[in-house]
Amino acid sequence: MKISRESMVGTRKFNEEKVLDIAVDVFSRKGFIATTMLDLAEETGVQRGSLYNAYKNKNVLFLKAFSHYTNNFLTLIEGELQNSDAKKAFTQLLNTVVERLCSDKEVRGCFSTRAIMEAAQKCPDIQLCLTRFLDGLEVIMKNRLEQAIKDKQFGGNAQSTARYLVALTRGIAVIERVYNDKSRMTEVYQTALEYMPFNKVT
Amino acid sequence: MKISRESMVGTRKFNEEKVLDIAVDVFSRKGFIATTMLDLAEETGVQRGSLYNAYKNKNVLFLKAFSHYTNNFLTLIEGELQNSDAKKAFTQLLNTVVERLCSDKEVRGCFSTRAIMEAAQKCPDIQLCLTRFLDGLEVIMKNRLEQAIKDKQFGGNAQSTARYLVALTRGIAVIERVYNDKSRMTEVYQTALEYMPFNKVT
DNA sequence: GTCATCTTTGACATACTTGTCAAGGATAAT
DNA sequence: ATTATCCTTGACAAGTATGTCAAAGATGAC
Repeated sequence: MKISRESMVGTRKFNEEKVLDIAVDVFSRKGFIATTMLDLAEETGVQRGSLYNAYKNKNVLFLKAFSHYTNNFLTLIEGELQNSDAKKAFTQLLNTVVERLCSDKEVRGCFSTRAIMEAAQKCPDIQLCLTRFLDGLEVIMKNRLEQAIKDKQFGGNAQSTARYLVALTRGIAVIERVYNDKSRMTEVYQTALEYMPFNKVT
Repeated sequence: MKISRESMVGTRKFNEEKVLDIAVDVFSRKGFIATTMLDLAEETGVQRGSLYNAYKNKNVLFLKAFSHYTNNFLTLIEGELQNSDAKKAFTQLLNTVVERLCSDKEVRGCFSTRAIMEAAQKCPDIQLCLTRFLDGLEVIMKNRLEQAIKDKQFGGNAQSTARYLVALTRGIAVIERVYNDKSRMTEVYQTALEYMPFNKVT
């Protein structure tokens, strides 16, 4: 009979929550390929051997870190869309995305977009969780757009617009890498929002 | 006195044009980091030592390959925008971009977008040429949009719309990596075009 | 034909990364 | 206190990539 980990005797010393937070940060800064287990060991303070023991390899560790990141991010996104004015809701969402991409002390890229470009095709398991992540993003935006249509605040197609917005946010993450310029990223999403068929709230 | 390379005695054996074409292909498929000099040597048929002799290192070889790619690509883009109907012109452009991303026998990514995500921040020289490339793309689109405005075919701002479109094409390249689905990419650019303030030709 | 000069080739040293393992350490359960 | 079990630690082996170099090869200029 299998015993739950919590009741086992040789207990893990490190704080997994912290480790995954740091892993997300390292992967965001260095990218998936360039990040080594040694990097992760040094930055988390956990021995490389312990990481191998706990996660088997970089792929698995990445997947754990990714799911950690995803949960936080999608919850955040959903929260940003709460505004009852649809255009304001999406403005706030995109503004938050841009802020997150730029606010860090060090220059770092978008965790998911970097992973997509480096690992999606190479590792089926990673591609799957990336697909799920973008699908999740799309659903959240689609739902908000459907609400906006009901509220007569939006005059487009919810599904295709959500897909379009997912792509646009990825594009903004790419732009960040090249220009490293928040105002340019803001300009991009403002232009997009301006063109979208939002209606004034009556 | 410096003698031009063409008149020198120990002449290069390999066809640089071909090598750079292949290099672009390899970098597109494997990404910048994952591509090794050995990969390039094997796929081009040129000895690794010869590549080091000719290009010093991977960065330099990449820069050469990139400029090779850029010249072709920007010329192509400009050509696609020739249609006198602005909306049709941009439709054709985006369609070509999508076709290029999907048409290859093997699954490969967008050369420039992969490089942006992997190398932009790490290598100033590579970042510079990537910046120039996106700037070039932007200018070409901006010029066409200004023409469209003169022709009363477009009712937006040329500069910011061009920037927006550059970001959008990057986003489409990211989507390609995850979903590998041409119809999704098409859906994205069609949605974008539909929302842009084009006017019917009178 | 000879020479000067560059290219090609294969070998080499170095460095880095991965993944594994055995020995020792820590602790919940009894 | 003992035990069973897992974790930690440092060392090790194997694989991979880089960059350099000397010797050999090729060719335009003379």
